[in-house]
Amino acid sequence: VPVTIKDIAEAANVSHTTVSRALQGRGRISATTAKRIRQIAVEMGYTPSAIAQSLVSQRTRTLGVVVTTIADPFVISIFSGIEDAAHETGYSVFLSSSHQDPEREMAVVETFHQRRVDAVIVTASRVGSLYGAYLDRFQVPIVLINNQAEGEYLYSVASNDVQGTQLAVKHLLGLGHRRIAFVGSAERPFSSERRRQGYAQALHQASMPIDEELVVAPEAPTDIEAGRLGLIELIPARPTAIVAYNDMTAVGALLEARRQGLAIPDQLSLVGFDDIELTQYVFPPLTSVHQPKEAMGKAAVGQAMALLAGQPAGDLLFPCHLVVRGSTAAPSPVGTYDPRQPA
Amino acid sequence: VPVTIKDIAEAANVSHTTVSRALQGRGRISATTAKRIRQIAVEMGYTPSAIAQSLVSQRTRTLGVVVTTIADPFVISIFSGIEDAAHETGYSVFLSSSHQDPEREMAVVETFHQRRVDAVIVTASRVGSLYGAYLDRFQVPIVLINNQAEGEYLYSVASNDVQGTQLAVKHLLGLGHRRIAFVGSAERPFSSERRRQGYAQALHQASMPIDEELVVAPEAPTDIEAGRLGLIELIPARPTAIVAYNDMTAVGALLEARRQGLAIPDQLSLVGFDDIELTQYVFPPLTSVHQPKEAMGKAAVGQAMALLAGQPAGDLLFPCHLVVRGSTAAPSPVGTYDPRQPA
DNA sequence: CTGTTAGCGCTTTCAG
DNA sequence: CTGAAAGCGCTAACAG
Repeated sequence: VPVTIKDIAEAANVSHTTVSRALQGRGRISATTAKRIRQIAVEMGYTPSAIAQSLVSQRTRTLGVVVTTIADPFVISIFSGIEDAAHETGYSVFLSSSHQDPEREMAVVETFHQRRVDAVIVTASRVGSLYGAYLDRFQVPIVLINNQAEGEYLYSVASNDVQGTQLAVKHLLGLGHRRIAFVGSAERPFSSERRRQGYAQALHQASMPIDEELVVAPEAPTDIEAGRLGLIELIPARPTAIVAYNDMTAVGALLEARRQGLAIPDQLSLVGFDDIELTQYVFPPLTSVHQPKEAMGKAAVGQAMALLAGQPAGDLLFPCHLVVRGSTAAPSPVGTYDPRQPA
Repeated sequence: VPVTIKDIAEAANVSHTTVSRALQGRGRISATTAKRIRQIAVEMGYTPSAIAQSLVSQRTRTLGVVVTTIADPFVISIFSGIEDAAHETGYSVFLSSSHQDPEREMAVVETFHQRRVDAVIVTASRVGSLYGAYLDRFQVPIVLINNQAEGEYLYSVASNDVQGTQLAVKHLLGLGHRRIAFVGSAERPFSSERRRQGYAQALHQASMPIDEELVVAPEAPTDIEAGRLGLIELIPARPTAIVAYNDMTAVGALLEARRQGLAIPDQLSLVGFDDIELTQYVFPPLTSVHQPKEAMGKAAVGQAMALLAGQPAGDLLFPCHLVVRGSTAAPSPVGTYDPRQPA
């Protein structure tokens, strides 16, 4: 049973109010007794109860973070930024995964509500608008990362998918590629669509037609698998380069390419998205569109704090930049290349 | 401002006590009024305050998890197991990283104490025994993962480092290797030492001498870097195989080997530890000692729950098994191999 | 400068 | 079966 301010009060022969004041350092109190009380508190091994404090202050200094799955490296970096920023502000953070299950996602948010978190941060939600109905009751700021939605309490932090993908495509065009494919994500229709748009716009700006055969978005349980399937599906269309929804998808394509005896980047260039650590460990290292993940996590906390302080907070959009590694190169000379008959 | 049971009481023309009873479903109360009250509660959008409940029940149904860094894939899997198990039990979990900083680790534990978490789970702590002094005040079960320490409130869940490393060494011996090296971790002296022991014992059982030149534990900021340095340091001793502290270390060695033009597994076999997902994405895929990470996370929660229920909980040790992939093979014929002069 | 009183939202005796 | 009262640990008026 932990020591309470009452225990201290008794030991110090004062009222528990005085103890409270001494411990907070605020309020009129003589420096001497304050010091004496603090001394006693330490001796007795007192640790204040955040629970009790929360009950009166009506704030828990607590954040709830919902992610689809913590196994996603992108999500980890985001969370890392969130946790750091939260720690600096004296906040603690609950982490729960929804496992792609909208029901569980709502359940998690409900739990957070019960625990009276001061704000909720959601990454890669698939429900988005579902929150709407919820918010009338749960009047707490919710900031969405890389996922937009409408709502009074909804704010977002995102990276510029369109611009990022344009970077990737322009890089490939610059290398001389003309048959550039896009592998999207069926699991994340919104961001996938934005990235597809970036892809389309970059081609358009280069006055290149869009070959629908070169655009796929396979259904698959994992991104790796989606990448594998994507590559297989694309082979008949003979792309010389692939822009993948994200790095894991690109790695899936990479693994499948190896299986098929397709050399990367000699016969096929590959660009990922996110710039996760893994890009440096695969072979060849993966060219990727960098998102400032930690910064986005921090920004999400910043948004939340601003809102809690009554300040307005708009939607934040972070620019991406390209990191060129070994998976992209000029296409092999015209006529030489046929993925179905690797050199 | 959220709805309280008082609000409901008023709306239902009963006392707040009755509302409480109706909502809990326990205690003598007429089925009709109970139903009526629950109805009203839903209409009013009531969500119980876990804060208030905790204050009276003296339990928060909350777990605190401390990790060194969330960027470690091993840690992620552990946490994943923890979160799943916690969710099933109706617990929420705080996650904080210590960033290898003992002071911050203590600060985090202190925060958890303030928040009155019911139990704490720590992975990869470097301080361990430091907790001792703390526990007199913070009388809450602490379960350590892969890290042992003494103490009344301390329990542990671990995988069998010794047995796991033996598996790795025996595999290599079976392939015909005679010069097997070990790259430990300077950052985690305890588990590193246990794995070194497994290495030594396996060699001993095969009546092989231990060449101290083949045992290193480089100081490095990251495991990847440690792996790189380890390989460099080992080259003069001409190992034909390396057992690495963990998978990231093995990948570091793999990358450095590639830089040096050393073919894996032809000129050098490599075994990792942990069996993280990444092992499947590098080339060649990494042979690794598998730890049941999710299960260990779940077990840690199980330990905590048992303790909270007043049941005794011992220390748990999980066996490992070997997963053979492409990074291990028979050594090249005697005399042919010289890492300094790659073929 | 310090103590008394009240109350945060909820559960739990104890009467009625 | 229901209500009144007390209290979980703490803070915040408001008096003294």
